[in-house]
Amino acid sequence: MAKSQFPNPKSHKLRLIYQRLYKTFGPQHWWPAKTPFEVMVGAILTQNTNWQNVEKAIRNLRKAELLDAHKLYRLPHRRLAQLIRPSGYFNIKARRLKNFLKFYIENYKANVLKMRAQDTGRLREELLSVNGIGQETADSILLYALDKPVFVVDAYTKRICSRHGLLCEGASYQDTQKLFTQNLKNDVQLFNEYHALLVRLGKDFCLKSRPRCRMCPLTEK
DNA sequence: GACCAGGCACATC
DNA sequence: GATGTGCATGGT
Repeated sequence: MAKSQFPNPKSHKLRLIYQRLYKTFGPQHWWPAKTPFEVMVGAILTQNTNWQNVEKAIRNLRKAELLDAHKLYRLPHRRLAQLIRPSGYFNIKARRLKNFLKFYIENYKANVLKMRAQDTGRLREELLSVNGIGQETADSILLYALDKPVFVVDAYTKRICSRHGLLCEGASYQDTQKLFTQNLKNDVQLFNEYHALLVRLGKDFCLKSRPRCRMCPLTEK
């Protein structure tokens, strides 16, 4: 079938949103971490938690010179939980971190390059099989630590998309992810910036309590 | 003092 | 498959 001469409306709208967000906020320089390993640790610690609290936990780990897969894996649970305490849910996150570290060490010798060389789809499945790593955490690791072209969906993304008529309310993770991957160029840098900008918009404009803020750069004036 | 934040697993129906 | 609940800190 011949391609339509008219642009796909969803693709068009997604591109407009991106342009407006980028013009308003500029580049976000994500992920805010020094190394890919730090991204992976941060991706687990930030689950349902304010990033500022995660930064405190990561600072504790860095100060103790423990931002290393083997060192962290050997650390007793209580000590690890104590160090990551500011990030909240510290007992559960200490366990999740250990689960991930075991996987990372046993399957990839704690080597980012080995992990990056793995097929993206297969690696995603592997990550999802680790207890404590769900879709958002897996995708954050794939995109921000390993430069894989995977779109990260979070609560802000779903909220913004439903508020702007791109998805119905209650759309699944897969539906939301597909919206972006099927309507945008498969580009790591674009996916990186787009997700970061959506988070920035969500944070700055309190989307939970104010569905249509007049100041929001996406609100039609 | 209440509400919220860059989720996830598990139990129950 | 859908829904409810526990996990916890720190900022506003």
